[in-house]
Amino acid sequence: MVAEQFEVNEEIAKIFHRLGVFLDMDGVDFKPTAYQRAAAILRTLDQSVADIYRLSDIKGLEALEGIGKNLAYKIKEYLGTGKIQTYEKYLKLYPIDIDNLDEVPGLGPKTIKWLWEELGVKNVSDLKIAAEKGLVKNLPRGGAKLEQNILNNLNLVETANKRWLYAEIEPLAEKIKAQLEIVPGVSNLLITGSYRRKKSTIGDLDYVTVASKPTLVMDVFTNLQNPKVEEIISHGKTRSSIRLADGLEIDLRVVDKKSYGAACQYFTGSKEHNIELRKIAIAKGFKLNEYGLYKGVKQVAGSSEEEIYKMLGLRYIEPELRENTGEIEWAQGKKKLDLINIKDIKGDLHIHSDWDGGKESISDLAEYARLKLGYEYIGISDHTKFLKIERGLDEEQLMAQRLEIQKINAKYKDKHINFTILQGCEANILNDGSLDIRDTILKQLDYVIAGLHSQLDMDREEITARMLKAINNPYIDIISHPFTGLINRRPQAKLDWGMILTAAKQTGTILEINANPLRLDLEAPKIREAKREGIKLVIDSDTHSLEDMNQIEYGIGEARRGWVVKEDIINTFLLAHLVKQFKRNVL
DNA sequence: GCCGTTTTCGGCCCGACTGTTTTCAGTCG
Repeated sequence: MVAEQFEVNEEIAKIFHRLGVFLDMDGVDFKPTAYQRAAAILRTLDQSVADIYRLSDIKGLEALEGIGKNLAYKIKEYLGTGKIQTYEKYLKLYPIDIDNLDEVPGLGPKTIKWLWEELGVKNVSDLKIAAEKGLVKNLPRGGAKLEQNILNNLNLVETANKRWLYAEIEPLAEKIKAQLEIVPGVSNLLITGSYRRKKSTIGDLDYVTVASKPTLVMDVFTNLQNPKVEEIISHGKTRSSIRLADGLEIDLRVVDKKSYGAACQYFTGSKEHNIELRKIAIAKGFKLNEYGLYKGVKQVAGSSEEEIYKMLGLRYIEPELRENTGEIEWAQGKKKLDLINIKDIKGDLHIHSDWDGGKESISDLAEYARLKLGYEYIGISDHTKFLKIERGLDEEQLMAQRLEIQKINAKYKDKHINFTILQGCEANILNDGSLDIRDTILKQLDYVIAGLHSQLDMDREEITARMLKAINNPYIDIISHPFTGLINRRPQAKLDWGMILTAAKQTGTILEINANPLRLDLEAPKIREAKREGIKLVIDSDTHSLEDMNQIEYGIGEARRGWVVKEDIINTFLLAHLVKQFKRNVL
C-alpha cells in the first residue's frame, strides 16, 4: 500500500468509514453513504485536512467535496481533541472490530450487528469460533449454508491477495478470453472492469459477452481447467462468478446484443463514474442500467457505449478516464482530448545495458528498439557508481561507454539508417541531494537521469529538500520514478508533491512516468497535475532486458489515466525536438 | 449528512444473486 502521506486524513477517513457502518447497522438511511463518500474523498486529498483547516478554517473543510457543515465540524473536533464524540459513543455501544469483520465477504453491517447481538461476536476470531461450533446455523434466520459460507470466506480473507498487478494478470486474462471466445455462439467478448480502465492493480476480472447459447458459455466458464476453477461462487443464467486457487475472482456476464454497450459501460465502471452517469440520465428524464438507456420502458440506447454517451449529451469517454474525476464535465464540453497512444512513442530514454546490471549489449538493445518497436532513438542510462549492487559505472566507464555509443551511431550513419543512441545515465541522488558523478562528466553526456535509490524512508522535510536540490541541479534533466515506491511492496517516499511540482516547473526538469508495472511512478493523478502545470513528462520502460522494453505499454496506460496527450510526453518528439527539452540545451 | 441545469427541501443508482425465506432483506458490484 501507498504510505499514508497524510496520516490525519487517513485516521479521520477510517473513523468516518466506521461511523458509516455503525449508522448502517442501526438502519439509518442515506447517512451511511454520506460518511463513506466523505471517507473516500479524504483518502484522495493531496493536502492534509490539518493544513486546510489551518489555512482556511472550517470554511476550507466545508468547501471539500462531500464534506458539509456537520462533517467539517467533526474534522475540526478531531484536529482539536484527537477524538470525535459521536464515534466514541458508538464505540461504547458496539465494541466491535468493524474493519476486519467488514472485510469478510458476505458480511455487511446488518449481519455484523445480528451476529453481535445474538452471539456476542466482536471480531473475526469470535466469528470463526462461533461458526466452527455450529452456533450460526442454529440461530433464528441462520442456516447451514450461511455458516459454511462464513467459514469459507474467513479462510479466504486470511489468504487473500488483495489486488494483482496488471502485468501479472494480463496473460491469464487473455488466456481465459481465448478459451471463451471459441465457444460456439460467442461474440464480442470484452474484458471490462479495472482491467479495461488499465489500472495498475486489478482486484478481479469481469468478462462481458454476447452469446447465442448462453448456457454453453456459462458451462465452459464454470468448468475451466486451465486455469482451474477452485470454487463456483455463483451460477446464474446471465451472471456467474468463479474463484481460482490463488483467490482471484472472475465474473462472466452474458447479455443481449441490444444491451451489449450498456453492459460494457456498466461493468467497466468505475462505480463512481456510473453513479454520476445515472444521475445525468435521471436529470434528462432517462433511466440508465446495465441493459440500456430507457425513456419509460422504451430503450433509446444500449447496443453501443458510444450511443449511450451521445444520448446523454456527452462526448465518448475513454475507459481510462472513467473515474468521476472531472471526465464527465469534460465530456459535456466541446474540447477534444486525443489520449496518447503507444504508436506515438518514438524512443525510450531509460534503458540499462550490460555495462551495469542489465543483460543486453547496447547494440542488441538498439536493434530491438529499431526493428521490433520502430523507435528512432534510445537513451542508454546505466546506473552510476554509488549503486554497487547494480555494478554502477564510474566516470571513466561512462567515458568509455560514450566512445562505444559513438561507434555504433557512426555505423548507423554510414548505412543511412535513421536511428540514434543517446548516452545518459541514471545517477543517484545521495542523501544530501548531490550526485555520485562529477559535473564535468555529467555535462559531457547527452542527458542525465537522477533518481532516489537509497534512504527512501527519510522524513518528509528531509527527503523533499534532497529531491529539490536534485531538481535544481542544472545537469539533471529527468527525475526517474519520482516517488520510488513498489506497488504492494514498498511505500513511496514522503515527498512534498506541491513543492516538487513548483520546482520542476521552474527549472524545466522532466518527470518520469516509469512504466515498470511494479512501479508505475508517477501515478495517474500526479501525472494529471504535472500536465496541468505544464511540466514535461517522459514515459520510460526502465529496461534491464530486451523484453522489458515492451513495458512501455503499462506506462502508456497510466499516462492515459492521467489525461495525457502526445504533446505532453517528450519521447513522442522527433530527436531534434527531443534534445531541446534537456536543460543543457536550453541554458 | 450532503447537495442543487427540478430543488435551500426533498431527494439520494440500480439490478442480480443468495439464503432463508413464502415475499424479502442483505450484500455485492
